[in-house]
Order: sequence, then structure tokens, then C-alpha cells
Amino acid sequence: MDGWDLQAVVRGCINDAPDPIRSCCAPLTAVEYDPLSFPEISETKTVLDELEKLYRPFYSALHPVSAQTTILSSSISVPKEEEQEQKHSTKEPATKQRRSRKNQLKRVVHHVAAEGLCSDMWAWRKYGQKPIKGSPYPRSYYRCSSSKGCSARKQVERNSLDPGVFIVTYTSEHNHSRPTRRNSLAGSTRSKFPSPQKKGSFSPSSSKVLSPTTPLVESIEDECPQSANMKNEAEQMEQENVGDDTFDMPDIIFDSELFPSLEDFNELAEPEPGLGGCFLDQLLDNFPLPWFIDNSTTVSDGL
DNA sequence: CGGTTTTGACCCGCGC
DNA sequence: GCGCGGGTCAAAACCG
Repeated sequence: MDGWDLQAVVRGCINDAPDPIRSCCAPLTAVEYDPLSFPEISETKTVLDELEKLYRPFYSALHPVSAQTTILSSSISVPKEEEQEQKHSTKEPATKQRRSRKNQLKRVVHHVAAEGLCSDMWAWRKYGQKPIKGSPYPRSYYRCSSSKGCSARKQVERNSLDPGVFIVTYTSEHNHSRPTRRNSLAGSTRSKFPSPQKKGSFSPSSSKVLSPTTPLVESIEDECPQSANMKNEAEQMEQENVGDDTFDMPDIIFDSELFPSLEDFNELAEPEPGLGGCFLDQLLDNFPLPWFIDNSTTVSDGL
């Protein structure tokens, strides 16, 4: 899926984004492989109603925007000297190179809910966190970890006025293609579920000393831009009393490579005579639910 | 071992 | 010129 490109998102937001929702969904809607076409199918295929119900709980993770309108708005910071930035970054000495002046950088700002924090599909490595004056929430700084030379950066902070909304600022662009595996799941040993003893984990018993500026949610990291959906999963698990210490966020969750394609659904949506209401069974036979979670309890909960 | 996060220190632009 | 605040570095710790 080479269509997954932050640049596409950036350009979409900057150049032709009359519809902020649509533009921010670009990575998801522009690709050929679009699992979110399901609702369309279900409009005409009543047999798919149950399928839609099956999918609904996972729409947010797959497509937080269309699913729950979690991207409340999208604003654009006009790039002032984006081309200069590239020259700047390649010629300056290391000591100056690292100080990218904010006025010189192309910045694209997105306001997203927690569920949408993972939607860019890039691999990000956190390199800093700072308390921000006037905001009770710290700002986290991420750089692209897919490629050493990649200058793409991302800042995530919680909206002080609306803690449910995160302000994600993308700076600079990726100079490489999108990683094959999803960022939050690929190559990261810590972006998965934090262990209880790990500092900065979700554990309420964490002994971490909170600074005066530390919010109740200790940091953006706890909402985990790379695993916000994981936290939601965790909370859901907790509510359902199915979570335990052995829980390990399955790598296969929302793995687009395993997710059935639209073609697959079209094929299944036209069952041969006699199949009738067995569509769902056939679907599950063909795609035995690896694409969201290996836990039938959760599936039934979504129905 | 190679990846990550955490966090204090440092650097530097900007406003006064 | 100075101080503040934001952005980044880098060492340490963590994790599988």
C-alpha cells in the first residue's frame, strides 16, 4: 500500500482540502484497499447488517474519522519556507541543524481524538517531552524511526480546553516510503502494552512522581500516539473483566494485510444460492477474525 | 542486542 | 542584553 504516505496527507490538507475530514482520511480512503467501504455495502446488502455490527466496534481503530467523527477539526498551518527547510537541514552543522526553527518548518496541525492518534501509520520514536506553559498537559515529540535520515517529526499534545482532543503537529516530511508494517506494531518493543512495572505505564500504582504540570493522564504517551487504540482496548478489556496480566496486544489487530478486502466482501456478498444467511459464517471461515482480535468474546460483544 | 521511552540539560528564537 | 519557553540531545533504563 504505497498510497499510505504522510506526504499525501499533508498535501491533501494543504492543497485541496475543502473537506477537512476527507483530507485527513486520505490515507484510508485513497487506497485501493479500503475496508471502510463496508458501510456502503451494508446499505444495499441487508445480510451485511450483522457484519456491520460486527465491524462497528472496530471502525474507530480502522478509521477513527468516519467511524466516530473523532477528528473534530483540521486546521492548516501555512508552510512558510518549506523548501528552505530542506536546504537548511542538509547544510547546517549538526549543532544548528538540530534546531529547526518553527517558523521555517512546514507544519500541519490535526486535531484528533485519542482514537485517531495512530492513524498515520508511520513509525514514530519519541525523543522528548516538555511541559507547555498554559497547558496542563505536556507535549510529546516524535521523530520518524523508519529511516535514519528521515526528518519527519510529530508533536502530540492534549488540547487543554478539550482533553479528549489531541493536537498533532506534523513537521517536515518523510523522505522514504511507508513502512510495510504498521508503525505502532512494527519494530517496537515498547509501543505494545506497557508492563505494569514499567515506569510510565498505565498502572495506577506507578510510582512515577508527577510534576506540577503533569496531567492526570500522565502524559501524551499514556494515550500513546502509537497505541491509543491499544489503551482503548485495555480499558475495554478491563471493563469486560477479560483483561489480565498475560494479555498481549495481538499484532494482528487491524492488520490491513489480514483485513479482508473489498473484493473479498463483494465476492462473499453474492453468495451462491443456498448459502443464504450463512454469509457471516462463510466470511468468518474465509477470514477467521484474525484481522481484529483473536478473542471471540470481544466479537460477540460487538454484536 | 537493538529497539524503545524517560528525563534532565542544553540550545536558541523571540519578546521585552 | 536578558529571560522565558519551546525544541532537541543524549545517557540511562527498559523490554522482548
